[in-house]
Order: sequence, then C-alpha cells, then structure tokens
Amino acid sequence: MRHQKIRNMDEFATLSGISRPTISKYFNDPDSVRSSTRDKIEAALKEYDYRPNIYAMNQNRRLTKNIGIVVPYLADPFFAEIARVLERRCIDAGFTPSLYSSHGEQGLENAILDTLRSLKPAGVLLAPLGRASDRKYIEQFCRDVPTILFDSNIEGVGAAFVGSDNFSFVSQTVEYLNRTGNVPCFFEMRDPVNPNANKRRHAYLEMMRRLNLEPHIVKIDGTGWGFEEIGRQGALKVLHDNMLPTKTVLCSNDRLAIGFLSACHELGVTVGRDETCDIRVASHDDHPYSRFTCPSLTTAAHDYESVADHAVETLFQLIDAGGKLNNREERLFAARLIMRGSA
Amino acid sequence: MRHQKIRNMDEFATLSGISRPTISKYFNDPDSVRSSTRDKIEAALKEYDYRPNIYAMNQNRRLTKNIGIVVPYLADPFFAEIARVLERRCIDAGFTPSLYSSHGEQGLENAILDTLRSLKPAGVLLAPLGRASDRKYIEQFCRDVPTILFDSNIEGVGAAFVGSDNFSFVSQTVEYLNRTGNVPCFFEMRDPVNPNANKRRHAYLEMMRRLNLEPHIVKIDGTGWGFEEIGRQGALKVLHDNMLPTKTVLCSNDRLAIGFLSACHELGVTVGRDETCDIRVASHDDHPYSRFTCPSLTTAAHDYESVADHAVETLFQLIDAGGKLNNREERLFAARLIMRGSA
DNA sequence: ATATAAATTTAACGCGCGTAAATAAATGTT
DNA sequence: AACATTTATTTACGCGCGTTAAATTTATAT
Repeated sequence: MRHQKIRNMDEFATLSGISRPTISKYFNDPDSVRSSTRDKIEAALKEYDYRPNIYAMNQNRRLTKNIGIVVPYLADPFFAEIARVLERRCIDAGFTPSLYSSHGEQGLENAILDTLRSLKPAGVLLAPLGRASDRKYIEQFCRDVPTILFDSNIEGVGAAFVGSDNFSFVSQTVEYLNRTGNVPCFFEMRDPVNPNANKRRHAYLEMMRRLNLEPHIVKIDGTGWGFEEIGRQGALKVLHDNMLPTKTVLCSNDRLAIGFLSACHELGVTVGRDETCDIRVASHDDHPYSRFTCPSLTTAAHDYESVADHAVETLFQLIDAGGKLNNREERLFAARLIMRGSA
Repeated sequence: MRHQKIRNMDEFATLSGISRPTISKYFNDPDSVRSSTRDKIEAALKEYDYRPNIYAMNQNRRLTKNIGIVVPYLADPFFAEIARVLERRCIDAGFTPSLYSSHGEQGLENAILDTLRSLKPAGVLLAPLGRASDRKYIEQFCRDVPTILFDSNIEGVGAAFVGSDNFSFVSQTVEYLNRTGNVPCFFEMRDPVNPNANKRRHAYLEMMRRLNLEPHIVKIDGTGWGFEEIGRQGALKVLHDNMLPTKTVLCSNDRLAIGFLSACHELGVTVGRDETCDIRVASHDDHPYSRFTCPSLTTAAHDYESVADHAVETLFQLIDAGGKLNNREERLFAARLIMRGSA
C-alpha cells in the first residue's frame, strides 16, 4: 500500500485505469461490473486505499444505503440484544445501520425521527416507546420514510409490524404453572408503558377463563423504565402486607421478576418449584439475565432470531417495492417455554 | 405551518427574506447573525419547517458536528449506561453523536473505525476492546481523527485517556473485606480481555502485600464476553471441588460475580455478611443489576458521571485545539464503596 | 452629522459524486 | 466471420450547500 493520498474518485479512476462512472458503479454494486474490471479496481483499492466521500455519495442519490434502528431503551439488555442481531443483518446485506435509543423519552424519540429524516435512510426499523410515543409524529414520519415497526405495535402505523405473540407467551406459562402446581396470579405495573403489557394481561384473563379459573391481578405502582426497582418495591409491599392472592406469581416481564426475586430474597421468602418453597415465580421475555437470577427464572422466550430476520426481510422487501407495501402485515412469532428453577 | 415543501436553502432564503449565505451562517451558528435576522429566520423556520441537507452540508466543510461513540459491548448494561450519558452530553453541546458497539469482535471494531473515518467526525470517544484490539489500527486511526480513549487504556494511543482508578476500586474492597471479616481471595478469568482486569489483579496483590497477607488468586477458564456464564461455570467448578482458598471471594468484576452468586444458589452455598453464611462475595463496577442480585452485591462503584463529563470535556478541548493536545493526560476517577448484602 | 464598525447581500466558484446519453470496445452467439 | 449483446468510456450536467470577495446596507460610536 502506497501512502499517496487520493483526493477524489477522479484521481482514483486515473490511477486504477478505469473510468470514473465505472468506479462509481462498482461502489454502488461491485457485481454490476465485469469481473476483469472488478479485479483491476480491487487491486488498485489495495494499492491506494481510497474510500468515496459518503456525503458526496448520498447527497445526489435517490436512496441512501442507511438504515435507522431505533429502540426505546438501550440499557435494557433485551433491546441491546435484538439491536445487535438487527445491525448484523443490515451490515451483511450491504447497508449501514445506525442505532438510536429513545431512552424512554418522547422528546428524544421525536428528535431521533427528525435526525433520521435528514439522513434520508433507505428504511427504518422502529421499536416505539409505546404509550409514551407521540402517535401523530410517528405516523407522519412513517408516511415519509419506509418504516417497519417491531416489538411494540401501533395500530395502522408503519408498513408492517413484526413482534412476538403475547398470547403465545402467556398461554404457555399459565398452562404450565397451572398444570404443575397451583393457579398463578398476574403481577404487573398499574400503568404499563408498553402495549405488550396490556396484551399479556388480556391473554392471562382469557387463559384463566378458558381454564375456568378465577383470575387475580396484582397491580403495583411506579413509572418509568426502571422495571427492576419497580418490581422490587412492589413485591416488598405485597409480600410484607401478605397480599399475594396465590402462591404462584406470573410476572408480566422478566425485569419485574428480577426485582420480585430480589425482594423475596430480602424477606426470606423462598422461591422455587420445590414443594418446600414458599412461592413460585415465572415470567416472560427470557431476558439475558434471567438464567442468572436466584433461582434461575422460568420464563417464555422470544424468538429473537426470527423476529429480527423477519423484520429485516420485510424492510428489504419494502425498500425494493419502493417504500409501499400493499397490505400492512402484522407478523407475530410464538414463544418458547424455558423451564428453570423458579417455577 | 404551511405544507409547502422546500427544496433547498435558496428557496428557504427567498421565502424568509434573508440571503442564502446568511441562512448558511445561521445554521452553522445561530448566534453569529444579528438578533433581528435570527428572529426572521426562526419565524420562517416555524412557518416552513425547512432542514438543510446534511450531506450537502458536510461534504464541503472542514469539520462536521458529528461525534462517534464506540463501546466494546453494548449488551453490557454498564456500557449502555455510560453511552447514554455520553450521548446526552454531546447533544447538549450541539453535536450529533452516533453510537457503535464492537460486539467484542476485532473485525467489527476496525470496521467501525473505517466507517467513522468516512464520517469525518469532529471527534471520537472510544472504549477499545482491550487485548482483542488491533493496536496498530487504532493507533493509525487516532493519528487521523481526534480521539479520546475511555474505560480501557492503550498506552500512548489517543489524545487522552479517561477512566476509573482500578487501584482505588480494589484497595477499598480489600480493605473493607479484610477489616470486617476474613481475607479475600481474588476471582478472575485466566485470560481477561480487558486491561482493567490486569490492573485490578495487581492492585489486589499490592494491597495484600501492604497488609502483610498472603494473596490467593483463583483463575477460571473461559473466553469471550459472556462473563456471567463464565463466572457461573468457574464458580460451580471451584465450589464443587472445594477449592476456594478463603471464605471471602472478591470477583474482578460484577458480571463474574453475578455468575458466581448464581452458582452459589444452585449449590446451596449461602452468601452474605451474616456469620451464619457460608461465604462472602464482593466485586467491582456497580453494574446496574448488582443491586438486584440475591443477595445484593457489595461492590465498588464507578463515578459514571465524572468519567463521562471529563471524557466529553476533554474531547471538546481537543476539538477546539484543532485536534492536538500538548500532553496526553490520563485521568482516573476514584471508586465509591457500596456496601450491600453479599459481603 | 459624521466616521467607523458590523452585518448583510450579491455573485460566483467549488466540493465529490450520481447520473444520463452517446459512443466505443469487449464478449458471446451462430 | 458477421452479428447481437453486454459492458466500459466520454462528455457533461446537476445536487445543495460552504465559502469567499466585493459591494452595500445597517447599526454603533464619536
């Protein structure tokens, strides 16, 4: 590699002995040029280490190769994990993903959408805040930019939705808990930020109805995205007041359950499927830390890979179709029950 | 707000009654224009909702307003948290941060640096992979792009380093553990990826020497960034073989400790500061989940805010200074001991 | 009222690349 | 070998904004 600095594509074209439009074509799709010229270009590329100016590239292009990925809360390892898979898929497909976290704030979510708008991305994968989202703002954004919603649905917004089937989660845990012991009560936040929480509550009620059992819902206070602490405080209160309606607790999500288990330990309440234990606790999401809780958490796992794959695939279809799909697909993936120590 | 679409700055200039160069000046620094014209521009901005094309903006500018933030592993809530604070600081200062995770892979770290290079950022905040980093690659990058290293130092690379003082972490935990009970052994991975791990081991050995105590280091196998599982497997083995040299365990970091506690629970080994407990466990980092382990984890906390503030401040100085600082400062922040249930 | 400084306007060029049309060359087919 | 087809070259324009220099207007100070 020579240390000669190359200013622009013209210079590189001269040095590689290929015309500039062909070089341009190569960078937009290496397979679009004859293999012999491709070899020449790549040889020169090794020799001179030239990279086209991305700003100049994108300014005059119909569509950039950028993809925006937006999650509501990146400090939640669940979103970090799914973002990781999404990023990888985009890179493999030749796109340049950029990752954004709304940090649970509506203002930031809107600001991110503004930023994305000016990035002129080929498409966007958006997991909205949920109840805290500015629906109209997102709606307008989705009209302008090809967007797939994931994780948390907003009815009718975006070209498609890809997520997990909350009924599949809850039906499996309820069925399992009921079959292997006593009836579960449902432990959740009073005002959940995420619409999945509502779907899960409804699924619980529906399952209990089908099984001809009386449902019990335990609602705890707290706002924001610090679910573990909220779950812990709620559990401390419920356990202390002896207000648990049943000896089996089904938490709406793993992060609440992590807090719940922490409270149990603090109060000396033993948790496990063992007969000698005081209570059982189960949950949903298969959070990356759920296998390291004490005891390890029985939960229902997202099909991360499928959700990510299908979201990205749908986005690529959307991009290929020019930004519009005929009908708004809502694709839900089933959960997988993970039996561990806690229930 | 009228729904008229504005194509470019020229059009917006006409509509707002201000000349284009002045509009351009305004977007580069609103305070650089007279307040009366600023008012006119901002009135028109509300009316027409125009945003300059960022690609056209950046292509012909010496320096963009972009700042790159790179962390080794975003699924680790510690990095997610510090990234959150860094992002916020950059936004508040009028910059546009973009976040990248190396996902523990050298290839990806290098690819991210390539991407950043073509983004022509004003500056970069880089937490390198550590031992897995391609030193020469990073060195070359830092020569071309104003870069501040944080969390994990590479001697002589980058314009400055901002991180935590590992000796401060370990000295406090060792002193505390020794004072309140028996001597701690040091639990760590055999081949740690992060240079902080080595500093912590040395700090442990030094502290034990000062206290005239015999050091014991327990090294466990495992590679990669799945520290919890590595800690768990290591602990299962050590506990099963009864190879723990002392009844107090000081883990190199919280993620290992989370795995350790999980193993203890599985094997029925009780953990806590209480006399009746089998062992005590402490650690370092004050990981976001360390307060929710069972029992909650005694640990030494990073001064997140100070590290983030100082890293960003130093970067801004670096940018103002035109990309070069006279001497490479290495700034370390002290830890704060957090006493919880585990030790 | 005048001198001076500061801000704005006008006019124009350049940045690096996308893209299109016409032409030329290479490759494939019979 | 003649033809059709694919691929590359030449030429030229445009994208939207940064930036500069000179001319002009406006604000501030004397």
